[in-house]
Amino acid sequence: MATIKDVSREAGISIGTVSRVLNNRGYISEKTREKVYETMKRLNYQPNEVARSLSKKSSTIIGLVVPQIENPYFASLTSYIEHFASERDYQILLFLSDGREQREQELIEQCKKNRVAGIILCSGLFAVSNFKDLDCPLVTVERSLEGGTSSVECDNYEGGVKATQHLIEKGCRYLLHLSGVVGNIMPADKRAQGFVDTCEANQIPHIEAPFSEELYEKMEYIGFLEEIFAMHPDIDGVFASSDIIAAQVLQVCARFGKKVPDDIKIVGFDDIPLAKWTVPTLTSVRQPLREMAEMAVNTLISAKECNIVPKQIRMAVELVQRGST
Amino acid sequence: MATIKDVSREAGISIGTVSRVLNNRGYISEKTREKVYETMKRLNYQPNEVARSLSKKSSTIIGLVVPQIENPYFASLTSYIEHFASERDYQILLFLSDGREQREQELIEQCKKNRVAGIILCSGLFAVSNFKDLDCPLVTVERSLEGGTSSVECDNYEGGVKATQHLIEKGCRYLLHLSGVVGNIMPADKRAQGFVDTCEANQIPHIEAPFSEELYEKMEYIGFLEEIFAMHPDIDGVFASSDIIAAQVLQVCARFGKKVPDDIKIVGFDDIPLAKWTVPTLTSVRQPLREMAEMAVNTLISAKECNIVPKQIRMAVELVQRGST
DNA sequence: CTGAAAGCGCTTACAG
DNA sequence: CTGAAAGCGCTTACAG
Repeated sequence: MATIKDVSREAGISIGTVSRVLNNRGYISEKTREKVYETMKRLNYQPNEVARSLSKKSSTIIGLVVPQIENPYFASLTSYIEHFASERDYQILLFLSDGREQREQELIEQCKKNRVAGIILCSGLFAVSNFKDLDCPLVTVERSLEGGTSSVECDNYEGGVKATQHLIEKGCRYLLHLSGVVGNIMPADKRAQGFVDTCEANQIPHIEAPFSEELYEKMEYIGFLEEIFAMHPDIDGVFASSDIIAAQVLQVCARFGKKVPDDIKIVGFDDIPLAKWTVPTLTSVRQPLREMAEMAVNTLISAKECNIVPKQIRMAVELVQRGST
Repeated sequence: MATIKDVSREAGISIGTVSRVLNNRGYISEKTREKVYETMKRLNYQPNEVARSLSKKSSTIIGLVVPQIENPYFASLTSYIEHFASERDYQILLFLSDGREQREQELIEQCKKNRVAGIILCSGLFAVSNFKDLDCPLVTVERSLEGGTSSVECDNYEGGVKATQHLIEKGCRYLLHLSGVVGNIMPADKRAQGFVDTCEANQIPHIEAPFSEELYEKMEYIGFLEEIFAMHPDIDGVFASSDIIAAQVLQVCARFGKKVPDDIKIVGFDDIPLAKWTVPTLTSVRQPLREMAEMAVNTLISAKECNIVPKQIRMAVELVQRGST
């Protein structure tokens, strides 16, 4: 592979000058600029980003840490993050933490070793605080974190309110909320608060069912749901904290012979593609993932460039009505 | 951030020696080894992988190019690839090509600029050949490619045969195959051949319905499927070339009032998580993604280390029966 | 067993 | 407008 030295030699121009035209920096005569371009093209020269990063002490790689990419929510988020990063000529170093705290710590170390431009840390199950000597920006998405640079989340409380109001308006009189993981502090927990507040304001009886970390990681809730429905056969409205859960509520309803939306109505959260692939399709609270990803990337880059950035960014949510209500 | 120089100075030991203990290379006295470890720990030293890559002219980053991560098939594949790469202390630089040929070319250039250890290129819609001056290994997954180092695929033909045989055994007498994208050459096309051969061997009437690239990218086949079912109301067995399509066949059957599996039986392909989230659940041909990912990573690393690696690796598939047949 | 030196492929003040 | 030189943080023969 051709190096800057090869270009320099072939063009009969010093390395420093070749570098300058490469980076469009300082004054360069049109003649040498053309000569350099021509030579680079002829040698099929590609600047070595590794060398560039080392000498500039700054790379264009963003470390992205997500719990599990098989979860469509994270897949979609990752897709948007890659899109916006790429638009600004940044690349994504992808790390999957599998939701394990220790592994996440290791991944952060990996990011440090690779001198990434910054880190985007997505919604995990535990609080993290000891990112002391991290000398790059850290942006979180849907995750509480002390000590981070910036946090992007959707308006979870409002999402809970909208979902619950919708169910009540549609005539539900006994509501179930399938909430988050027991004993964790996440922004998503505010959905439950929105649910409870709205039920109480409307004097609607309601129950909440949080679940274990294990169910969350496996994404298989069927058994858990069957128990709940066996215990509470009168439930006529369900607000699930994800579409994945909501899809499985549909399955359980089918087994219990409950017709959706006639006997029971269901609202999910996230509005992932799956919401359109079920029978019936799922009403869901849409997180503006595209915009959240854009915010995360731009904030990260802006912070890296030493600008002052917001500590917290909260985005509006929207209810998308479909067949399940 | 501490550098090797800091460690060297603090420990009173030359840089070269520090590097040697870091890499466990050559003879080092126990005393200096301990001294270095202690100092590294005290300074919280993390070797700079960027510098290391530059000086070794070889990195531990694998460029991974997939069309779309929102597609659960690619999400799962990516997850396994990250897993096995991580096990061998490699990282993943993730690129999403969006199925666009030009973008894919650019991404390969990105990989080159970043001097990745190698590239894993996943199933895309077009043939690629001009990866001439690529001086790193290129491994493809479920994709035909001339000029690559190695290609990993599942036994697509056998998958087509198994799916079709299963439908016939279950009593289907008029079969539909929703095949791949028109006019592309992919390993997955062999599924259609397996379908046709099996139908003919059993004298079962059958039709094939390939679709456009646009449908594939949007992952929305409903309208297309409705047309087909309107034209061919007698179909009693469907072999879909992905679970995503199969899930939408379920939706269309629901609209047409066809009971699955009583009136019509459905077999998907890939066995992604979605196959378990539908009503009824989906029978599917399982690709051994975990093993395929492992093969891809190991082959890549092996080739990078200048070993001779197989040109083609084909893995067995398995039919997983569920509610839709 | 260890140190000094050259080199990896760039960037960037500093002269001129 | 351009060149020479130092430096980024490592690794690796080569001496000793």
